[in-house]
Amino acid sequence: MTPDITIGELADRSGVPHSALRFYESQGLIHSRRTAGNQRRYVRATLRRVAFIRAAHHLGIPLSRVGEVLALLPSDGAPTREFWERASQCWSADIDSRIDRLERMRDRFTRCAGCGCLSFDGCALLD
Amino acid sequence: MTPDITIGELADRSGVPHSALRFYESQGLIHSRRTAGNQRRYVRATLRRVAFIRAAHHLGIPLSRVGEVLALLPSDGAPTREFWERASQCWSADIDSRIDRLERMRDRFTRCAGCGCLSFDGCALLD
DNA sequence: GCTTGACCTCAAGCGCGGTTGAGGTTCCAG
DNA sequence: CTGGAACCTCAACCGCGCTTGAGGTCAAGC
Repeated sequence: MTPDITIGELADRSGVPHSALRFYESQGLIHSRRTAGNQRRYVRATLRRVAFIRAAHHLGIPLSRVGEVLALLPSDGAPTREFWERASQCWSADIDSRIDRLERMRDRFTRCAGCGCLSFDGCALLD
Repeated sequence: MTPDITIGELADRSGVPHSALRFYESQGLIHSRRTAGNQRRYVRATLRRVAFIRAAHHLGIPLSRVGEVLALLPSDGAPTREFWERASQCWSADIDSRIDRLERMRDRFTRCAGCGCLSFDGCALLD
């Protein structure tokens, strides 16, 4: 059995500061057991959870939504293939729509730029 | 001469609440003259400024950066074609890079999802 | 045993982009 | 001339995703 890790080790290995880890825990995104002296100990699978959180957050997904998906995952179990697939499907759609929106906006913006159409009731930029 | 407009009219016509307009003014994004009774009056060109601010903000550009570009525009003048073009060029690049980043991340994410690679030092998701 | 660094809790603060509210003034229609 | 809507300022607050700090405890090496 690889031993549980401390918050310092989790911070070092994940690159996420202690404060953020405690914050994630307060939000229910990760979990820990406590030692007799009330210190946190994390199972190693937590490294993956944190990686997942950061990756998702990097994609612009709010922590609350990350939490919803993580709730499907047992706190100390390894992620299943199905879990990753489901999450990926879910967020791919999300990301795709954000990309689409950005592209549409960019196109409108460049189209509007030279034409003086930024009056109001007509400009597509302002839908 | 079309007369200057009040903050209420600006709010109605732009769809932006008074509070936000005053906030924009406090940040130097728009400007007003004052009546004898200290009420704001906006030149009509401000409608365009506000439209521009909202459009840019919708694209995810922080107000501070919007302000930088707006500083190139005389407070009460109509935007020139060159202005729009410069702004558009500047932000197109910005938006393009954000789209690229999103796409790269999505691809990595879907690639990672099934493979269990979310260890740490190797996973491309966490650069 | 003692020191030192890692850990604990709880509360406050930050940056962004505003909103809300109190308390007061101005403008315009009737 | 007056009533009510629209306006004014200033300060406090919101949600998000944390960070910082005060004040105290725990654990491991010498």
